[in-house]
Amino acid sequence: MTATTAPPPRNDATGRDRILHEAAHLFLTRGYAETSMRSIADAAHIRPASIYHHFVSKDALLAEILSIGMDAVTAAFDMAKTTPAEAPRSQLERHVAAHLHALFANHAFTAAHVTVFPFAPTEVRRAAVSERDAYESQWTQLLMSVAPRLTPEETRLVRLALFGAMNSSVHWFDASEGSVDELAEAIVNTLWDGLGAAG
Amino acid sequence: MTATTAPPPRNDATGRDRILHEAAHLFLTRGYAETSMRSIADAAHIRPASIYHHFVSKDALLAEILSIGMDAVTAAFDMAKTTPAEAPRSQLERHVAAHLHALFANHAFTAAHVTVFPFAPTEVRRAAVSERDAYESQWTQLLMSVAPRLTPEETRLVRLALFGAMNSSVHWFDASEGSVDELAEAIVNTLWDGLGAAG
DNA sequence: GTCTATACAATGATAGAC
DNA sequence: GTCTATCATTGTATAGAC
Repeated sequence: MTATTAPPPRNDATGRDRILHEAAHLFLTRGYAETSMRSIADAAHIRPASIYHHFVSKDALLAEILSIGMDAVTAAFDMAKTTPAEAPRSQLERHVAAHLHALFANHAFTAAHVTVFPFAPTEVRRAAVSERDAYESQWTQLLMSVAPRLTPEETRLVRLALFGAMNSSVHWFDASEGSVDELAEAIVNTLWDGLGAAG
Repeated sequence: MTATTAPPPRNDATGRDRILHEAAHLFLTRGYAETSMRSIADAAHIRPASIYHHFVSKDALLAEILSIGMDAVTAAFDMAKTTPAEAPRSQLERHVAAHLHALFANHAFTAAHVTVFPFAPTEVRRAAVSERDAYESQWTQLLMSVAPRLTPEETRLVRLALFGAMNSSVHWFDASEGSVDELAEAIVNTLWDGLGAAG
């Protein structure tokens, strides 16, 4: 419900921010239902009851985490916007890189949209969809701009497949080992040139 | 632990098969921890205690569901194998179509690998990884064959991105409305020719 | 704003009759 | 092979002291 536009808190924060951070981390690694308020309290070094001073319920905690995650990728998309004169491929790569950077810079908050969102309580999911729809709409417009020959149905499919490819990286890409820019470049290379292109 | 190679049971099955089917459906739609043994029993029209005659634990239920799902996609991959003389693009499309058909023909069992696997209890996850690794290895070989110019690292990335694109379809593709073959064709078109290709 | 203590429901699983 | 009955545990959340 309460949308926080501020960037996610650091690891050593205390109080409310610390709770948000630890909860996001646990939701991501163990799942929402699998994570108890007790375990969140343990991670934040407080008692379970103290959480309820900051959040009215476990659902409210998840709702805010999802909101923070969407704010992060939306802000990254807006910052990546440039002049329409830029080459289509360059525009695409810039936004793919922005999405991936936001994904890993705020990992627990953004990746929650990939893994825990599908199983979030109905009410929480519904509260998050409007923000998600807005972000998807931005991507639809971008793809229409850089690949105008696609039909609306093809554009939708490319967007969904691209999201699937980008977001699945939360399962297998280690941002502390590899370069996010190289990942973005590799994805766009394949998406733009295709596998059939002669090397 | 107990790997069942038989195809997933039908909806009107009774006893053990019915339990498997209903559990898979509930795990997929509501998540593993979110699904109680009582709700599975309700869906199968039996009492919770009766489940334990067929499965030693909730974890064992999930382990077998994941095993059935992997058997389905592995069998589909093997059936899609043809002569190496076939055109690379055709080989790729055949296997993408096989994967997607298996994905939706045994939806609850295969999609569980996409959504519930990441949050499965550690022991269950570990039991499933060897089957998953074997399947991924088959795809690596296929991609090396159809796109030999890729480096090993690029091959790995293409495989992961392709899996992400294909498997994310469980979230947005309705097999009862669209054609799986058309979906496969569209994915391979983009992957092979690329967005930059002139229309 | 954090604590102790606890209410109260729901969970996975078992025992033993039929 | 399914049932009734139940146990021990864990879950979210609240009350009220400090």
